[in-house]
Amino acid sequence: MAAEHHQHPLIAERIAKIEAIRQQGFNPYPYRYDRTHFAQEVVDQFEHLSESQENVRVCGRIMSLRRMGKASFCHLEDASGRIQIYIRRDDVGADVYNGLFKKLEVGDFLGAEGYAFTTKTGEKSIHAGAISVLCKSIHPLPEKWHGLKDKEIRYRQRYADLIMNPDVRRTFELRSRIIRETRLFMDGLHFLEVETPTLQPLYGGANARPFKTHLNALNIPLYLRIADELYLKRLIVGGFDRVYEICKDFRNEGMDRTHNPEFTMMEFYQAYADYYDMMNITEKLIQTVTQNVLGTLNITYQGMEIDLSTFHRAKWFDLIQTHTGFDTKSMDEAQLREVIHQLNETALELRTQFHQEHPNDSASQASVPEPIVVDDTMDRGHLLEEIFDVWVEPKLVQPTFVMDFPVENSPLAKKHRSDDKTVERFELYIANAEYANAFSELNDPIDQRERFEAQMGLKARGDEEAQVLDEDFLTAIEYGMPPTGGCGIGIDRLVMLLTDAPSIRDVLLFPMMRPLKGDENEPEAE
RNA sequence: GAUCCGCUAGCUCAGUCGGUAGAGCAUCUGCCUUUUAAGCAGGUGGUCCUGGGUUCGAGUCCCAGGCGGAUCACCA
Repeated sequence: MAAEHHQHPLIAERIAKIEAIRQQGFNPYPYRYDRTHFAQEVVDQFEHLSESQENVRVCGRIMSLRRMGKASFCHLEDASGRIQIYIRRDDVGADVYNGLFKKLEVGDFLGAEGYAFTTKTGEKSIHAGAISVLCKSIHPLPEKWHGLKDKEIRYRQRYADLIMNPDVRRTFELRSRIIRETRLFMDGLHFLEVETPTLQPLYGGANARPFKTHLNALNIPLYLRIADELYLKRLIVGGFDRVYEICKDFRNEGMDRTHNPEFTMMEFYQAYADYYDMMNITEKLIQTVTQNVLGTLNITYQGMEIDLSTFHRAKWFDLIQTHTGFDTKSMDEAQLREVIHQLNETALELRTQFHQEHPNDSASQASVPEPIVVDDTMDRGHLLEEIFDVWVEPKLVQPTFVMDFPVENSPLAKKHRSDDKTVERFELYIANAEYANAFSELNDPIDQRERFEAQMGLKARGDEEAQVLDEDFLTAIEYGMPPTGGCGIGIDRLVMLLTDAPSIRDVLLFPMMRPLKGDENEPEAE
């Protein structure tokens, strides 16, 4: 790689300039610079600064450069913004102007000292009396006008993306604020922030395939956590009444616009609370964070107008009935397969009709239902889930708590207090996507053991995402866990919603990318 | 995993019917002391993603592969 760099003429040219700068007695990589003002501060305090004519010292990366013989303009960019610098040979000295400044270019770091003034064209600027190089860049930046557009380079070389695209910086500043506001909110409710293991001898708390690794010291296999749920509930057993954790979870599954192998979740658990309490906290949390970060509860996500001031509540089976006409609550597996058969015929009719009416549009984009593909490994819970995903989820644009899930796929949730076909669980849907998942936590140790055993049955039937029985967790529950409400919120999804980002990659600084060929340091492939 | 689209100079992009690989910016040389996509004149720069095939001749057509994006499936 290094050899290639030296070969490239643009790089070689810049390395030669470094040598020239050194020969003139300047250090192209000095140690520090005393800054008095950020670029934006100079602009904000311009009236005062130009009045007083006091010296200001700014520093940053040269983002534009216009030379006119013995005088030049450039823009310096720092974390706050940009300021234009005016540099004349007769002000900084011929040695500096010819021996140093003429060897600098866009991408280099510069310190400039001078007084505030306004140019003929009215731009607030600094008239430099002295300049110094702070870092010589040898890799050319992308073009000033069109910038860096190639998505692959933007994700792989996020530093270049951040330099060239100010919106990207703003997105990640917002991400930071969203997480900070989330912590402030939880702390305000007297939740204790805790840390639980990332490396776990058994994975649990969600339906997902894990990453497997190995601990040499104990010679045992370990898994990267897929959720913190089971550890946080152990802490409720231990007597912490309110705990939360914001951390990375890892799931060894498909990658797409909404899934990265590692992602950030917040989970929180409150003793003596149920899923209604979790709904209230979740609603208030999202509203508070949104209001504090964006200053409004009316947002636009990918063209959808969303009003976060009202969160609707609807029961899972009621939504199915509303959108399909079928009352599926009491149906068994065979009946559900028949329902799906009928729905698929309806879906095909709808799609045919849609294509006749809109010959140029894509049916899936207009959320016309797809036919559902079923297979033998699917049990009643899976079949119901399919119906929901295809027929209901695309309709859920405004914030909606979907309540009371079928019992099969919620092995950690308590049965509904007045309906034994459902569990006390909700998911929050906004803009057709899921943002939170919560239950009244199951604390009956006998029931919990049976649910785990049912999951092990699913695993035997071929469901790789079924949960595994955690004996130590059962022991904890046997000691007694008070009634508890628990909730998980996908932080990346929330950031996507509030920054109007179409892909999870746009809210992760370094999203997972396939290594380039010849670029990997090849740890042995398995 | 499936389907579709993309990959040409450091960056952003053209490239017709298969016939000598182009532009702007950047870079280099010269001029230019209030410019702002500064300007003027001249120059350098290419594994056309990779490997096969068809052809007198392939950036262009065919096959296989790589990487990315979008959509679908599964999950959050």
